[in-house]
Amino acid sequence: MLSIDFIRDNPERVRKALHDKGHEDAGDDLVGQVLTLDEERREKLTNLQDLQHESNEASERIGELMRQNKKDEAQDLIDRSKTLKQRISTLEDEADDAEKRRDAALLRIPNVPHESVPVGHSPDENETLREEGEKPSFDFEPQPHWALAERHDLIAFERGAKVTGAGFPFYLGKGARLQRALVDYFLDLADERGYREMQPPLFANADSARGTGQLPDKEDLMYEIGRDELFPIPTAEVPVTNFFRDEILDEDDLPLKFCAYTPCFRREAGSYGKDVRGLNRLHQFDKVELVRFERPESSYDALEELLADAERPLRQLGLPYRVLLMCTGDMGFTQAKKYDLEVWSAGQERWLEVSSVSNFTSYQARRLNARCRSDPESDTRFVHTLNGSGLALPRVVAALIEQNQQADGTLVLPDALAERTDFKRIGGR
RNA sequence: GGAGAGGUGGCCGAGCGGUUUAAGGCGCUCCCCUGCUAAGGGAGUAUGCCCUUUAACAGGGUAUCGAGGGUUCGAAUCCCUCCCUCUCCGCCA
Repeated sequence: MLSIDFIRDNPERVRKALHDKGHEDAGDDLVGQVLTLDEERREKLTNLQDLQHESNEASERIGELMRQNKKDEAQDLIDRSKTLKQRISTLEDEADDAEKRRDAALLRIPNVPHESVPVGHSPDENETLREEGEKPSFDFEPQPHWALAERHDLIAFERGAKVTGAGFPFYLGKGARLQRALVDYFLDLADERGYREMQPPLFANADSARGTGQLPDKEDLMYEIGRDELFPIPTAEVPVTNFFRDEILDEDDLPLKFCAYTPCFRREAGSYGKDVRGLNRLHQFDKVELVRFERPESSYDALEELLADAERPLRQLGLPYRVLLMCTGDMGFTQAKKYDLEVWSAGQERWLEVSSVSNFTSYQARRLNARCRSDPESDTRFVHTLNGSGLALPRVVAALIEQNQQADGTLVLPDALAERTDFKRIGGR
């Protein structure tokens, strides 16, 4: 969430952010509501604290009188304290209520986009910054990955659907081996760039989901184990970013960089058609995630570095891709700036998102209560959090096998990968 | 899953209804003393929020002793619920 001080000082900027991100509720002025509720809260609080002060002094005095055995005088004060106490209790409830309502409204205000972010309301208004690599051309009709996967018995979609449901495939033989090699490869690349490997829990509690912003607004994204109030993670971002929840970090230790391989679980309600064909959109998929904790002043430099780190595996695998700068309307609630990496799917002739690289500035950190400070004397401030996929596997697998298909239907892996599998070729001899 | 013990400031650790505005120690910061080193002396050392004030500082108040609720004029201390940690037993990859 945003700082209430920031909203107090910059109401118009926040209103603009709300508008640009398309989170305006028709007609009602969320910023105005927050400010009003905030004033209400502060008034009640001041009032309450005055009474608490009075009550504390009375109690202290009573203690004194009791020690001196002046019971009668004490009794008078006790009677007065009792009435005071009732007023305190009422005011407490009111102040509490005002704070809850303020915070509820505050949670509905999105992060403010960075000034370099283009204003726009549809995906068409995202900026394509560059295209890297050459799209392949074939002297035969290239097949989509699901056809190739079936032909070489790499993935069992139907059986997955039988066992769990659509979007939960089995990977088999060289298909499974390929995925394992990719995970290993991506982690090694991240390690080379100074990201410390982490194996996080695959379930997170509600506090954690709130911390990174999956709750309350993206509730439908996650599966839920109601019985234990846990959520299978939709991305490693959730557990990894929550690692430092409620902690104060030493700024000398920043930046802190982590990478984590995890399966990810997403309900993906409402998707259909070509979007969900084959590996395009799954309910369970593997991903290597990069997460960074940064000083506020360096988070945008870190974002550029993170982008480069996310691009590296695509380059090395020789996959054509493009870099998009997301416009205000197409970026998430919690993000201040976001790039998407899209890989070229040669069999489907379309771009597939494989990474999303974002700076959340202090927005997540404030929810997480993750702070930092330069030395014990100075004030604390909220760290800046960033994350990016490096990378999500299924679409990379799809692009890989489509791009590397041969006229005879066999698949030839790029050398970088073949070093890690014990084969270079799938199919044929 | 069963039985027991326990969660106190950066760390250790006392406190078990009102001389606690959380003892004492360690660590850390600043100052003094000292030719250097060692030792010694003094002061300070949590976080959020509210108010006053400011260019910055600062001051006052309030809440927080795992979390939430209750008893009381007053709770770290008593009661209830939950969470977590440790020990022993059982089960298990």
